[in-house]
Parts: sequence; structure tokens; C-alpha cells
Amino acid sequence: MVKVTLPDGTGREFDMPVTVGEVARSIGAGLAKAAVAGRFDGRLVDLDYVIDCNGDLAIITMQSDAGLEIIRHSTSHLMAQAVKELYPAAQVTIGPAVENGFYYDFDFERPFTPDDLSAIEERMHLISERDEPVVRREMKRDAAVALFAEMGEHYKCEIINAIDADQTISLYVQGTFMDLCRGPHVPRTSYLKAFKLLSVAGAYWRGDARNKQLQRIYGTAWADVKALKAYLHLLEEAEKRDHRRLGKELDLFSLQESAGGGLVFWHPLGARVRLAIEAYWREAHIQAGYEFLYTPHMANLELWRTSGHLDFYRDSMFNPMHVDEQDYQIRPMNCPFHILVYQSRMHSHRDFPIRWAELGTVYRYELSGALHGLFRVRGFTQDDAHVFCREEQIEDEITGILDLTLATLGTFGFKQYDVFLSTRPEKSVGSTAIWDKATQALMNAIKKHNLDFVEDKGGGAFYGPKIDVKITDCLGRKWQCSTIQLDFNLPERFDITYIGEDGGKHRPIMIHRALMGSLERFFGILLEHYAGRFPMWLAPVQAMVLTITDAHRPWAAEVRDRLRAAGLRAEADLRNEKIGYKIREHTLKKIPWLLVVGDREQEQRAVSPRDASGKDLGLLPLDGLIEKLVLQARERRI
RNA sequence: GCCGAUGUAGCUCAAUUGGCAGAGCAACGGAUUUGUAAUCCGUAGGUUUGGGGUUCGAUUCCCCACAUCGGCUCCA
Repeated sequence: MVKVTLPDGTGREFDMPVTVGEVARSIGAGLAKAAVAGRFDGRLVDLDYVIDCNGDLAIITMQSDAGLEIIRHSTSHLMAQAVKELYPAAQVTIGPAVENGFYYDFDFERPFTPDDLSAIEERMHLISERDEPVVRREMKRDAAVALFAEMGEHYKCEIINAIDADQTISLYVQGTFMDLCRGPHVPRTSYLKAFKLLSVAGAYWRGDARNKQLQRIYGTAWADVKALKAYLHLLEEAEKRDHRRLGKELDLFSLQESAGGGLVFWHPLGARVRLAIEAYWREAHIQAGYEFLYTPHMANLELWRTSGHLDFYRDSMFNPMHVDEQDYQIRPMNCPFHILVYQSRMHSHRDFPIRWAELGTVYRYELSGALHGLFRVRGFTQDDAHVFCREEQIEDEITGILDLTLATLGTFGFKQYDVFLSTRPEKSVGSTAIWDKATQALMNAIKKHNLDFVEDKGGGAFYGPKIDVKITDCLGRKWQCSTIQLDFNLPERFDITYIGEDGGKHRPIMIHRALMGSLERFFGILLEHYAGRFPMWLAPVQAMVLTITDAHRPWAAEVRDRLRAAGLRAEADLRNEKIGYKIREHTLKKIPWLLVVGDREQEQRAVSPRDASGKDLGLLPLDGLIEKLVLQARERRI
């Protein structure tokens, strides 16, 4: 007699041991059909796992996250099987499920080509149609090693050898293909129908650059074809929104081969957006009680020795330059400079909190292969700030910084956050007492904002705990921009102090924080989030006045000048072109307001606006419209 | 940095097996004076990323460099 308890608390009894699949069938045909695996007493198991004792069972369907992961994992095996059938010389290594899909790494004598990918995908469909059973087998470690050695799968042997000798190893067999795997897997290959191979790339064995480079084939897999299509559509959508493409189309910025990789050139229209971002940033920081600093882009290398960057950050720093018998370093960070300003005079406990912000441009050496549009560059501007305070002020300061962070992200249209709190790692500086106190302060600040957060235990930097905030864009992608970090290290290294109430010297607490992170990267994210259709307050051109014929030029120019006088970024298209042509052109440039001017408008000192959605608002008096646009821009409406 | 791919006019792309480098859009000139997503005609535009090599001859084949793309790696 076996009793199985289901997630809803109900129990089911069976006379003899049953498989997970049989339990699913006993509940309903629909469930049995959707089932891919089970979770028995918290452990993931196959559908044909035999339950021979009482326990809790949840049926995992392909619609669930866990089910999808199993499908992706099984699809990676399906791909490996296809590869082995087509190219027996290829050796299999590992093939896990990843976000939205899976990959499998192979060692093969030649690179896989796009044609190979098509062939592999075709073969995968064939194997799916063959509907082969996927069977779990178990054996002792040494037997498994011998088996894979016989098959010539050296990587598999290496993996298995790392497992304890007395442990039982599970294998999954489908057709002639056998793979070491913990499982679970779908019971038959016919469960796998909605997949597509996406790309092939190099990847090191065990992720170590000293090891042999393997070939990784990436694919995506879903529960059904509809979901697959939706995902492929999303990929297309993302490609359309690619900031590199939009940056070129809208003439916002460029990267230039002759200048070198990872160096960003902001064009006039991109600079307008940046100015709008910076203007908001400044306004918000003044309101939040910050002062501003401007500090140099380079300084004597000694400074970087003192800060310790030379020891632990050297790989990301450009080489120093030699000037007047001294070495100078272009800065990869702003913090040492802010500390120098702090050190330029004595400080009292009454000075705190000190909040200093700077749009600080930094230069970091990134591997050439890592460069990517505006997202990974070698020179960028941080919206950096450093707060100096006393221990007991930490919580208030962090709370204030979180306020500013959420306000800033919200203003740019990001309302969904994932918050991470990273705590003390094994190797760290600072006393346990201060770590505990600071970590608690961070946690309290997060709780004050009623934010859910994930604690990354031991994930903090060696110098202090931190809070990271990730935003979600309109395609559901997550980006980490904001970071708030405590630093118990730099104040020590630079020996910065303040005079306390007791007349003695004390060490201040230092907080680093950036809200947007890198302006370049944030701009790229905004560009993709809005697909180039910036909200009015950010748009490089907020309004474009369009003439019907040359006769309307005077009024059009006047409208443009009135808009500019009201503080709007306005232009006029006075060209001798048809109105349809102008509308098309400026719509493609994603200008939020197009103001058409013809005889009627000129007579009545009016305009006919067309908004971002393409709607013609009809004849409107200019004065009222200007008021409306100014309000829209000033309130930074999204 | 590593693996693979790519690099042709401002942009998007063509160019049999190595044989005079082309189109659309944009630019410029002219005509047209136009009412909500492309008016017509014409002109000009190139050291085919840079350097070297093979060849009678290289956009094409080879080598090196640079940049870009997809990944790996890194990410204080």
C-alpha cells in the first residue's frame, strides 16, 4: 500500500508501487498528457519513477517553469543525439538548460557551419518523429567510466571520475545515444517539438581559458510551437530595437574604427538626449542634498597604489603613461579623487553627511572581444556619488539613496525592480561588528521601501555589503544599473578621518553609489526600451514644424521660434517636398510632435499637430498647444 | 585575449570558376508648390577596412593588423 499526497493536500492510495506517470493518469488524462516529470518528496524524478513508499508528489507539467527546464534539458540531449548520429567523431561534453533555451558543448575536428546547424535541427525533428523512449539506467561509477571510455567519450569520463567512487551514476539512453545525466527527462523524444537552433560559439571546457576550446551550439525550446514562435518574435523585436541599429538610424552616436574600439562619439541628437538626462540628474541631486564635484581624468599612479586598485584592479586598467619622470594613470574609477577632496581639509562630525556627486568619465580596459555597442565600452561616464557619514547615519543615508534611485528609475519609465542584498564574503576587510551593523542598516532601508529582495549571502565585495537594483525593460529583459555599496576599505587605505564629539579622530563610513551606472549603457537601455521613441522630455527633437508649400515658411519659422522660446527642442522642415514625404521621414525619425502648417493654420495663427501615435489632432491655436507641450516636457511624462 | 563569422559609395546590399565594381535610399542640381508614411528627371559619389604576398591581372586566393558581429572569459 502506497499513499501519495498531492500539493493540494489530498491523498491517493495505491495497492502496489506506482509510477509518477500512473499517478498523473489516475488524476486525469489532461494532466497525464501535459506531465513531463514529477517532484517526489522534493526530488525531481522521471515519469516512470516507481513510487514504493508514502510521500508528497507534485506532477510537473510542461507549462511550469520546472517543466520547461526539463524540456530544454531534454532538447539539449536530443541535439547531442542528432550531432552524434550525423558526426560520430564529435565528442559530447555538457549540455544544460539555460534561460530561454539550452546549449551543448562539443569537441569536434572542424567548426560547425550554419549548414551543419540546419542539418542537426532537421535530424532532431526526425528523432522526435521516431518517438524513441528515453530510458534511465543506473550503474556504478567505475562501470560508467569504463563504458564511456569504450565509446571514446573522454570528457564524460573526466566528469564521472570527479564523482565519488561508490556513488551510483545515472545514464539516459535514447536510441543509440547515451549520456551521463542526473535527469529527469521527458519519457519520449516525441515530447520535444518546439525548438530551434540559434547559434554556434566557442566555449572553453569547464569555462577555463587554459582548457581546450569547444564548440557550443545554442538553441531555444518551448512547450509548444506557439510559445516558440512568440519567443522568436521577441528576438526579432529585440533586433529591431537594437540600440546599435537605432543609434545609426537616428544619428545619435557612433563608434569609430579609426578611433579604436569601445570609445563612444555622441552626435548632436544623442547629446541632446544626454543633456536632458543630465539636467534631470542634476535637479534630482540638488533636491536630495548633494553637492557636485569635477575632478580630473588622470592622476599620479601613486594614488592608485594607495587606493589598492593597482593590486586588485590592474587587469581592467589602461597602462600608465610616463610624464616628467612620473607615471600617470587614466582613471578607471572616481572614488580616490573624491577622497582627495575630502582630505583637502579637516572634517568635523558636524559636517556629515557629505554627499558628493560627479558625472565622472572613467576608462577601463575591456577585452576586445567583450566590447558591445554602448553596453560594454572602454570609456564611459558614471553617475557616481560618494557619501561620507557616521555609522549611525548609514540607514538614513541608504534610505535616502534608495528614494533617489527609485525616483530616478521611475522617471525614466522603469517601474519594476529586482533588489539584491549582498552580504559579507569569506575574504573581507572590516570588523564583524561593522559588517553586521551595516548589513542590517541596508536591510532596514530596503524594508522601509516595502521592496522584496533576494539576499546574496557572501556575494558582497570584500570591502563592504551592497544593494543592487535591476530594472526590467518592456521586453522583459533585466538590467542591473543601480548599485549602492558600503566601503570599509578606502577610508582605511587613505586614512581619512573626522574629529568626533570627543575631540578624537574617527574613521568615516564611505558609500559609493551609481543610479544609472554608465550613462552610455543607460542611454542604450533607454533606446531599446523605447525602441527609439523617446518620451517627449527626452526626445532629441520634440516638435517638427512642416510646411505644405513655400508660402507657409514665415509662419512655420515663427512657430518654431515660439516653441524654442518656450524651451522646447523644435525644428522646422521648410523644404519644398510633399507633406506626405515629410510626415513619413519625421515619423521614421520618431519625433513625438509633427506640426503641419498650411493656409488655414497661417491665417488663424494655428497649427495642425500629429502626435506620436500618428493621430491628426486638427486645427489648434498655437498658444494652447505650446502650453500643453511645455507641460508634457516639464512634468517628464512617460 | 580566445574560437568562429563578417568588413564593397553616407546607409542597406549586389558583383559567375580571379578578368572594366553595380543597385536602391541618402547627397547635390533642376523641374514641381504639393494637406498627413516615399513627385519626376538628372549629376556626382569607391585606394572594395589598412598593410603585405601569390598572379599577366585580386573585391575574389594567402598572411598580418584593425574594427564589427555571435559566444567564451572577465565584470570593483
